[in-house]
Amino acid sequence: MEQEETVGDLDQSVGYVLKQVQASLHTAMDEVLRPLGLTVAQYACLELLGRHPGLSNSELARRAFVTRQSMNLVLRRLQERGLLARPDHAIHGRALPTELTRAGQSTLREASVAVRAVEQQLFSPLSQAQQRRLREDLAACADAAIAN
Amino acid sequence: MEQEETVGDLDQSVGYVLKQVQASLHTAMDEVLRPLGLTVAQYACLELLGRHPGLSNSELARRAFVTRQSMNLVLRRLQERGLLARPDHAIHGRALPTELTRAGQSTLREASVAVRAVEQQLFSPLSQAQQRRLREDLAACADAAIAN
DNA sequence: TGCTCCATGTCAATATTCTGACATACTCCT
DNA sequence: AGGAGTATGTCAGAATATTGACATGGAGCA
Repeated sequence: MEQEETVGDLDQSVGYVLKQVQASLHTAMDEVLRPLGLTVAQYACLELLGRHPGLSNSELARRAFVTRQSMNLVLRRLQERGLLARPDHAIHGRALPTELTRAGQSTLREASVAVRAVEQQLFSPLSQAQQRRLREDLAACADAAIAN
Repeated sequence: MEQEETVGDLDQSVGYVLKQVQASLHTAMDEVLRPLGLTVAQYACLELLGRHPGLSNSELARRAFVTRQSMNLVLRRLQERGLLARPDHAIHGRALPTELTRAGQSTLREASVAVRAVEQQLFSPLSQAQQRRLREDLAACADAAIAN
């Protein structure tokens, strides 16, 4: 339809390529999570809780890169489905530490396997060493951005 | 608040770090684009049109990683603001080739400078060679994902 | 103690995006 | 010529996320 530009293309921009890969990952994750009845956001929440039991809503939101309000909805729906549990009132401050139920842990295990396969597939063009280097380079940028 | 885990952390996942950097980039872009009255999606649209004049709505949507319907709204608002122009009826098929107006080109130039600076800042922890390598590695994954 | 400042959870309203659907226009193939 | 298949633009509804706001609980400090 359009002639392929050889120069001045957006592929020259690291940001654009980054977005491209991230979009591919999101789509692929959505496809494998849908059969499990999970959205990507819900999976992210479960995965975070699996690795860091007791995280509060706000903390989950930060680590999943959404607002507190969005994460709040995610938590409610997961709680309705019995995948996680929250205390009725806070012990210390206002934070309500959340934990996975047995059902939640089970669902997470399934989802985690599927997502890991998707990720492995997406980054398969790179060798293990290259993947590690990629992860470290990205982590360096992320750390610097936080410090900013 | 929580003790820092040394192992089994999500930072071991390339996908998570990828999302982290992408979120940082999106936030930073939003901050510099807001004073110009642009959203990230609107900027992406302008940038694409600047590099590929005459792209259709559907084509823009694909390259910006959103649906046709979402891009349609973006185009309308930008057209209302006089930043771009679309023919009233299609010449060939149904596709309406879009082009930037003078005002659109001007706005794009401002935005482009700002975004370029943001990107440069974000990836500053990496050397030029490392940035090029990062871009190539990501591009390899993206190409493989498309071929899928 | 009293005051300020900050973090958290949550409500309401708005904005954005996606899903599903439909008509139109072209291409390809028979 | 005609029919299947595909791509595009667009409408309507639902799902999702965000912004703005408020009350509560705790930490830090004079």
